[in-house]
This record gives sequence, C-alpha cells and structure tokens, in this order.
Amino acid sequence: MKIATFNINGIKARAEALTAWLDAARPDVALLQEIKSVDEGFPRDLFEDRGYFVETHGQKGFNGVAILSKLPLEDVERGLPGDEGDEQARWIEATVVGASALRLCGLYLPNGNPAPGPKYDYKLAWMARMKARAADLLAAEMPLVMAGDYNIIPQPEDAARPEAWTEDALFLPESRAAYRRILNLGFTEAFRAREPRPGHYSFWDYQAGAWERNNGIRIDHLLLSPQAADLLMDCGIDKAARAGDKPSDHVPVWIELAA
DNA sequence: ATGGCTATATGTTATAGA
Repeated sequence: MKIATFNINGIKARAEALTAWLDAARPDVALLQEIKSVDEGFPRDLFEDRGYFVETHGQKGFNGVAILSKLPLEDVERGLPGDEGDEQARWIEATVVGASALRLCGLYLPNGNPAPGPKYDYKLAWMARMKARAADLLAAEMPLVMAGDYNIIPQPEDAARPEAWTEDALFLPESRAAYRRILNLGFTEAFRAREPRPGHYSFWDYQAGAWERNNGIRIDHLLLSPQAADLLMDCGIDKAARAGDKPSDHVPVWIELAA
C-alpha cells in the first residue's frame, strides 16, 4: 500500500498539478494539507472520478486537511483533541482496511513564526496535544501512520542552509525537542529510516530562486508506529513535482507498506 | 535579505505562509 503526504497549498490553485501527480504516482492513500477550502468547496468529484474515497476537514481561507483513499475510510475523526476552543482545521484521522487495519492521521502542524510570540506558543501547545493523542493511539498497538506537514526541520542536514533557520520556529531547539518527544514515544520517521544522507528536501520557498538554487528544507514527514514500521518497504520524495507547472511549494513524500 | 513569491478572501489591499 502506497501512502503519500502532500501539502498542496490551496486546492483551487492546485487541482491540475494534484491530479497530474495522482495519475502518475497512483498512491493508494493521499494525505493532503493546506486545502485552503471549506468542505463544501472541495472538488470531491475530481478524486471520486479517479476511484478515491474523500474525507475533508476544511475551513475558510487557510489550513484544512483531507484524505483520499482507494479503500474505504472508516471511523473518521476531525480535529486534534485537547482544546475545544481550537478552530483551526489541522488534523484528521481515519482507518483504512487492507490486508490489516491501518490507522491514519493527516496533520498540518502550525508554522509558529514569529517566535517568540502567540503563534509560537500555539505551535508548542499543539505539539503537546499531538503527543497526548499519539500516545493514546500507540496504546492500541496497531499499524499507525501520522503523516503531514510537520513544519519541523529535524536536524541540520535537513536544510540546505541550516544557519539561515536558527531563529526560526521550524528549527528552534524547543521546536525540535517537542518533535523528538513525539518521536521518542516509539515512532520511526520513515524517510530517515531508509536514507541517512543529507540533501533531501520537501519544501522550497517560492521566493529568491530557492528551487533553482536547491535551497530547500525537509519538513514533511511520515511517522510510523512499531507495527507500521515493521511493514515499511520503501520511502521517497517526489521532487519532480516542484518542477512542474504551477507547483505547490511542497512536494509529495510517500511510503510503501507491506499491507 | 531588509521577505524577492503565491494563495485566499477580508478583494485593487491584508493576511499568512516558512
């Protein structure tokens, strides 16, 4: 089963590039972030026509996550628990049943800039809530994939110019420590489990020729529970998507599971 | 790099992104 995460940066602007990638990459599951659309505005037909079941958790203008799946999605949950007052659409869960049941979490972790400040406080609080939810899900001891735009550069080798990010919410020590606390619950980060070398990125800024200069960062991750890590066959980054017409500033990252 | 581009809605400007 091929499972991908892709921050599309707006479904209205990305319908063409997204469907072209789906037709070429043919993932069984695609976890999408930044749909920037309300649920009623999401063009479900584009994906249902291609054989996908569609679940969305959107809001007006910003944020928003979605799951596309060739297999039915069950027990869908929207929103990250732990703060009833949080209205930002950044978290969706569902179970997909293939050879065995697999729990999926699609997430768009807050950017957090500028730091310090209220947006950074929200990022850290959100990560604490995510850790609590992840611990609950791990207790089920079933295959679990938490994938999305983490807005975290885990290590210096995950940035072309790490020195440019030292004051940034994506790379501050406190951000990376919060990320490691989640990882250390027992997750395997799929890409690093298979590729130890530097120079692999999932985001290039639209500005300043970042793509042309390969000035990227790796911030889109798939975290696997032990039961899912046991099934990991392969992981990759679809870098070519950044070179297409009207691209997102992120590219898809995918795994192949023996499930 | 002092935000150089892109997307959306609040819409000929503001807000957010990373």
